Amino acid sequence: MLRSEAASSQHSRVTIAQVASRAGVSPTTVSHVLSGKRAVRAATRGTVMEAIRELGYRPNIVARNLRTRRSHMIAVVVPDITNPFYAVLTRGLADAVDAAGHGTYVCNTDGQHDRERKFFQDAMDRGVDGIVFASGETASQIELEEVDQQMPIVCIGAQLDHPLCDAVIPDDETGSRAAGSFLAARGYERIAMIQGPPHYGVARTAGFRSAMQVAKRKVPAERLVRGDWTRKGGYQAMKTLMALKDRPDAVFCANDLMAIGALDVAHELGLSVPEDVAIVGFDDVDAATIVTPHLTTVRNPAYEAGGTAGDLLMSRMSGRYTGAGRTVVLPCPLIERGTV
Amino acid sequence: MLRSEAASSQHSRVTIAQVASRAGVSPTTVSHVLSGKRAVRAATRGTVMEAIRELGYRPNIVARNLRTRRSHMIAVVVPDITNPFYAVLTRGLADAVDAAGHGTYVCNTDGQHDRERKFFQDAMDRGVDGIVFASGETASQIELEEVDQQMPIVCIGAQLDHPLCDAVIPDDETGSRAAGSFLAARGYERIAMIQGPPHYGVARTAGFRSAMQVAKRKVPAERLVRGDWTRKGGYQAMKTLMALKDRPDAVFCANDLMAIGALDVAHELGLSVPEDVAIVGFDDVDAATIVTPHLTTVRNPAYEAGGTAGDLLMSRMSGRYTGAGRTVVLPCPLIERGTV
DNA sequence: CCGCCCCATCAAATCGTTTTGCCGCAAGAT
DNA sequence: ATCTTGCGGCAAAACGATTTGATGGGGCGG
Repeated sequence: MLRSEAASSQHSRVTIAQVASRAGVSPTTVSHVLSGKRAVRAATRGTVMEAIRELGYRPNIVARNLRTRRSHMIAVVVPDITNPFYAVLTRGLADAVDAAGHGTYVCNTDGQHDRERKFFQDAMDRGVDGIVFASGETASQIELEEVDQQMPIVCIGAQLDHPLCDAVIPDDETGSRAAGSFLAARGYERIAMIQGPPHYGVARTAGFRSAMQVAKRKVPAERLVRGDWTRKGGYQAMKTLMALKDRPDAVFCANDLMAIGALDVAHELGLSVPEDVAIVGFDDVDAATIVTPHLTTVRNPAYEAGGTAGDLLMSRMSGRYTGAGRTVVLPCPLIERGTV
Repeated sequence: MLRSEAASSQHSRVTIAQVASRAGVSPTTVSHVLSGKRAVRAATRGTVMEAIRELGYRPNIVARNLRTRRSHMIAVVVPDITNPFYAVLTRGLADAVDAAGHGTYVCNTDGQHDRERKFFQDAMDRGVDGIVFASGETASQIELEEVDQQMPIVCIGAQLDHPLCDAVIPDDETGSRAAGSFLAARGYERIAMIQGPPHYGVARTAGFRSAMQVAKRKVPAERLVRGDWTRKGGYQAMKTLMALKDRPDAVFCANDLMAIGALDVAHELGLSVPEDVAIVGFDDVDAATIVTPHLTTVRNPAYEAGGTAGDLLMSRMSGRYTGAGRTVVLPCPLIERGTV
């Protein structure tokens, strides 16, 4: 195999200069053959390609990045890749940008502001071409430094105060409203909600409240409890709700994990779902169809969000779009299954 | 804020030369202040730090990488980040190497050999410091080029024929044997298995067979069926098994997703688990505790695998270890829950 | 035959660091 | 007084590509 012959003669990596000397041309010409930026005679191109093959030349991307100031790498900053929502989002992004030759650099922040900051800086210092920032709603709290103004950024799930920052936001409010209306339409009377932590998921709460108002359902304060997005948090919140003297007959949960926790409580108390109590979640994670009965929920389009984020990013990176920050909102359709 | 003052005076990024001139020293000195590789007088260091702060200097990592030939970035090549197992693995890796300042570059191959190849090349060209390759068992089929010999690689779940390649392999065989023995010890007689696709998961099958042999359980060919790792695949395989004239009373599934599919069938047929049929999975994904009853399964230590992969990698990257390929095998303990 | 232009190619500068060899200078040893 | 020693700092050469202005030669029109 030619490859190994070359490797044995040459320990470290082959450079463009070696290719050039082998082909009897200048490095410039080799570069032009590779990039196609200037015309090269067919015969010359042939010789160069031959040399490239023989030596097994591969361009050093780091050197290229330094010169061109593009890395063909984009960073995705998420709270936790282990969370299926962000995993799917990341995949959607990766698929969208892969075709254009962009790789993805992922950072887990665990939602901590200092880590968000750190990774933002890290990504910029590494010369990524763009950043998608999906750290939930904490986004608005990040203060971007002046130097960042150049960098294409798209923010998922929230707006970022930055002139060149695009946003893709799942329409939580409409989705939640649909969930609420649906419960009301099905005749449930004492509808409760397990919200996210304070200051989080406000759109989901807002949608729910608006639906309740339209449907003329009173929602006393004790029917609005909070969880921390986890299954356990949902479990505890549901316990509180089920202990109410005027027990709710339906519960809308701000995410699926908490809904699953709520379901745990129902099973534990021997309540049948949806007869004794209906449950609706939000996100439509895989687990939603694993629980019994399957969870009725609002779909959070993670894959699409990642994909559109990639598209927005690329339109800026290519210079195709240079205007002000765009916002694309993605619908969150209600998925009817077995828990209502 | 000092930062914005600097930015307004200077549109593009601040370089080390600018810092040097502002501090009245040479770039060399600034570099030494930053790296600590040579002594710098305290007073000088102070001036330099001051200049750095004032200008908001951040080193250009791309340039640094070019010079030092280290990127502090490691690539992780997985079939699909959306698969919780790989997501957790990736997180374990990221956590392990983050402290040392290494970022992670992730590639989804969907198990396709050409994509594995492509990303391997891509990662090397990008100058990553190491690669962890977790593309299941297809690994052995990758032929590494000569030039790759320098690159630290650790392979998860399989051995790779490469002198410097370490491996971390979950002990599938022992885990599966434990699962099989457990079923036999509980008195199940007609024990079946839903295997992975041909040539995949052979260790899991082997462990199961060995347990059956020890326990003196015959397993006729029709009790060994195959699935494609998915829930749906498990569903179909289970259908076949349950249609057998001599219906199995226990099923060991080569992974949790298929076990969940098997559980679907049991519910559908009105069979109660574990009374009518016992089910054991493999992997211990989150979903295992979401199904009812909770799935008895063998834990596949994804997070630990990622973590040790990171450690192995770093020991080589730092030059602390330079010997032949190591193999660390991780135990896969049986987790008793509700399905047996 | 001259001038012009275009095509293909090259030399050299550049990207922003790190690293190496060298050089003053002051302090301590002889 | 001279000889080491070491400290603190600088200039310049990498690292491996891309990009730009220059150049030589051939074809073509006048």
